[in-house]
Amino acid sequence: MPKVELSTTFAHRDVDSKWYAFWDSIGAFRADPTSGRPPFTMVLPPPNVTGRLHIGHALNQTLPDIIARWRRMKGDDVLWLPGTDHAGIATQNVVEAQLAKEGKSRHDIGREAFEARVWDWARESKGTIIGQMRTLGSSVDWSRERFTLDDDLSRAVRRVFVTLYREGLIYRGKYIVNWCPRCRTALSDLEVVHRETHGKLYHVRYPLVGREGSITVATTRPETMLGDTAVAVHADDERYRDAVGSRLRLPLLGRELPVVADDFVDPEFGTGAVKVTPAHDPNDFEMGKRHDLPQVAVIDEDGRMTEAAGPFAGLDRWKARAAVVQALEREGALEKVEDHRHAVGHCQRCRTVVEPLVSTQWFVKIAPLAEPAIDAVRDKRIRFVPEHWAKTYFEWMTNIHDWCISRQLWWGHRIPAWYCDACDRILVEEETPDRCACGGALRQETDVLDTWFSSGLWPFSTMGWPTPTADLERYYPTTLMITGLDIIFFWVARMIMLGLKFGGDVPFRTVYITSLVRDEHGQKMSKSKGNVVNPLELMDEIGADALRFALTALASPGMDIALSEGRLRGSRQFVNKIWNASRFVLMQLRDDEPRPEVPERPAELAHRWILHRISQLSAEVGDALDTFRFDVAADRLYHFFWHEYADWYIELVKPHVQAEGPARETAVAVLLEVHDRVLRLLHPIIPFVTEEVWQQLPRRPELETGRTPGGQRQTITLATFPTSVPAWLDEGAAADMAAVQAMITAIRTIRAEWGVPRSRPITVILEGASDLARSRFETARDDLTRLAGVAQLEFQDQVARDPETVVRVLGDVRLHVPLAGIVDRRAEAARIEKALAKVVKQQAADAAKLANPKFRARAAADVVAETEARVTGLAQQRQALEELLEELSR
RNA sequence: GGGCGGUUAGCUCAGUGGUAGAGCACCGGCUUUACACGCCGGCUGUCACAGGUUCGAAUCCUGUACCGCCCACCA
Repeated sequence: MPKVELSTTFAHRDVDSKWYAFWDSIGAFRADPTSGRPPFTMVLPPPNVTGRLHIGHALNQTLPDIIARWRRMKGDDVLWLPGTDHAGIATQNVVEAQLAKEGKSRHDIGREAFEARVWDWARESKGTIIGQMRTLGSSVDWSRERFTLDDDLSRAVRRVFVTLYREGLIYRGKYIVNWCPRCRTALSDLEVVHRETHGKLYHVRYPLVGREGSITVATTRPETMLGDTAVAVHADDERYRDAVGSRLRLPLLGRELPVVADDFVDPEFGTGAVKVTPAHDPNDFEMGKRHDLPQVAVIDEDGRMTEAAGPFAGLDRWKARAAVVQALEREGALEKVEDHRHAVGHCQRCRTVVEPLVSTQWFVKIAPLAEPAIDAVRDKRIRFVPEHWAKTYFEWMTNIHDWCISRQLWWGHRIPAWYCDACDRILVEEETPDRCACGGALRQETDVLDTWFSSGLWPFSTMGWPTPTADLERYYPTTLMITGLDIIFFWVARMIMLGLKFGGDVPFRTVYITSLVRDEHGQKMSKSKGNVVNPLELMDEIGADALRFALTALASPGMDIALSEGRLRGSRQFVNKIWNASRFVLMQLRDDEPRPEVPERPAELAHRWILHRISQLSAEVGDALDTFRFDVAADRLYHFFWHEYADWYIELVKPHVQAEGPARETAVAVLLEVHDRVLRLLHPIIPFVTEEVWQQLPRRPELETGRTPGGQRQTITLATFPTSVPAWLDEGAAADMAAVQAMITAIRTIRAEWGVPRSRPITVILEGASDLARSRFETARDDLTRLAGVAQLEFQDQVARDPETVVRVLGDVRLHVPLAGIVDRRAEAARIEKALAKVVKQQAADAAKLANPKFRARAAADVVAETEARVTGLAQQRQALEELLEELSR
């Protein structure tokens, strides 16, 4: 009488949200500083409040969730802290785009109203993100959720800013910066993305003043010539040696420029002479400083030409380029134009071509912060996984420039600096000052900080820093950071620098870098390609468990993930397989039957074998997770569950479980034990279906392990993660089982080859079986009958040859299956020949090895022994096959 | 220009010195009472190329080719 009736497909839509709500309600994911258990901490890379999560987020949440659930089940006090990032420029752009649709700009509604509007959007976006995280099953501690603009996090930002300023590590100054004319803000070097562009190299002739001749310069940006204040050549360049120190006349504007010598100039490139525009090129800016050249800004913050551009004033910079080229041509100053490919900087957020401009901005001095951050990774206080990412990190860290942190935006942390109108003083304070020491009124800086400034503090600002909270004391440094490769520089590097400086220690011990999720052909997902996968839709279709499993199985370290439909389908089918195997187990149970105890050492081979295997598997899965081999953990579980537990164990155990008496009791006990354990092993990866089933398994009181706070219902999410049980390890059972499986498979293969239906019983005669083999197959007699349709099993020392009997060689046993009226001699001979060819080839290879005295002398003893044993076996097989062939061809 | 990764079955990928693997796809057969999102059986490979080390190389070393990613102030 089945205890349960359940659908044959797992109804994730009805089940998943129910369990997340349950876990939430019992506080299963809440960290407990008073627990006395070892702490294990991760902070979630806070998603931007720009909308919804994409498939990359799904991966970056699934992997840490697996770790969090696993460590929790291992008994750690897990804190996985969630939150979101205000994402300054990105979020501001989203809301500006919304306004644009209404025909308005942020200036139309003003700073205050604009900020209010962004707050509304951020709140909505946060709600969406939280919903998605719950759907995915992320086991974060919602009671500690943070947002980078929260009051206490903003206080941390001010504390860090003020401290760095007072130590001279933050400074304000007029330098050349990357400027986005569309966003109308300065950008850091990282926010500029370089793209290969087809451009032109314009050769422009600058006439010498006071004597004959000219110097031709090559430039990709002719419009900037209007701001030239010199021409530079290399000091050793003989072509221009005489010209150094003389003056040139700037075409179009007629200003005079000096010719200077500078080692920066590469005589090999272009004409070997470079126009110098200190106001619009970073190199020229430096060169200008070396030669004390004036800066003439000809492009303004909107990308238009300034008054200094003379007749071109007011033109957009692209129109100005065309106009300048035309004018140069007219004047006869344009010598030639060549095609030229080069990298052009674009704004990361809006793709506008970045304009280098001289502007007053705030900077963080990087060198003093970078040094300890490099050391921390070098001496392994922080470990990168995969390790090779450390190289990338070093590469970047040793070459970075100071960090421009001021942004001319409205959405973000306002820089805590005040300017006095009466004197020149700048006040940098954590709390808003009343007035200047001189009595003058104060104006706060209108700029906000780069969003990554606050993100860099995330591991400790979220725990209450600078207040010395209990959480900070217990959970910092965090144990592990799992994040994407795209933000190693933006975020990881800055967390390390700022964590060491302000957190007093590394922000995390290990940083695991996840790969990019791509489409099934390895293409980057993008809206324009139309290959974007929406994780919410996908989860609705196949369930969160299936998506999680697919991502996990594909998460090979250091490799991008090609997410294919086939994999997703396979993953869904696996979840369904778990569901159906669970249904089977539950259907075997009878009402009010207590869960029996697993005997120390069951007599039945199948039980001993599966206990051996689950024990091995437990160790393997634990090891895999320990080394971040998520793919290995998923693969081992998949293979075990489907191709060992379901395909073999469940099939083998059916008759026992359906019998009566002690055999049934043992079978039910082992079945439940293994099922319980494998569900727990699977739970970190596929939390929902495992909880749904686990809740229905009967439990013995002394095995109750799913501790919950306050003694509520049990939950698998707090049950113990299985480990290897040494008493169950049984290599003998493994060998016996392998032999039985090989026999059953061989017989099934014969049936398939000759089209013998299962309905037709067959006789199997085993020739030459050793005592061991004989006892193995004798014991498995019933299994052979049930799983291979063997009606009669005989053992003989010598079997008379019969052309209507199919013979197969299985190790040292010859397997005879009489199939009168079915066997075709020629087809059979062809099969034997093929098998023989294989054996001959292998035998030859092994024999060659053994014939080599160096092999015997130098190879490991066990390898030699193994080869010898194999070659003996192969010789036997070969002889047997040759005999068969001879008989068949007779 | 510099750095990093990849090249293994039709596709997507495991496999770090000892007889080449998985999933999907494909072929054949199954109304076997957990599952057709299933069961049983099967086919599939110059492990990119060229050298080297080694008794032995997909695996270690050197070089080449191709693909991808990141960084970069040669106008």
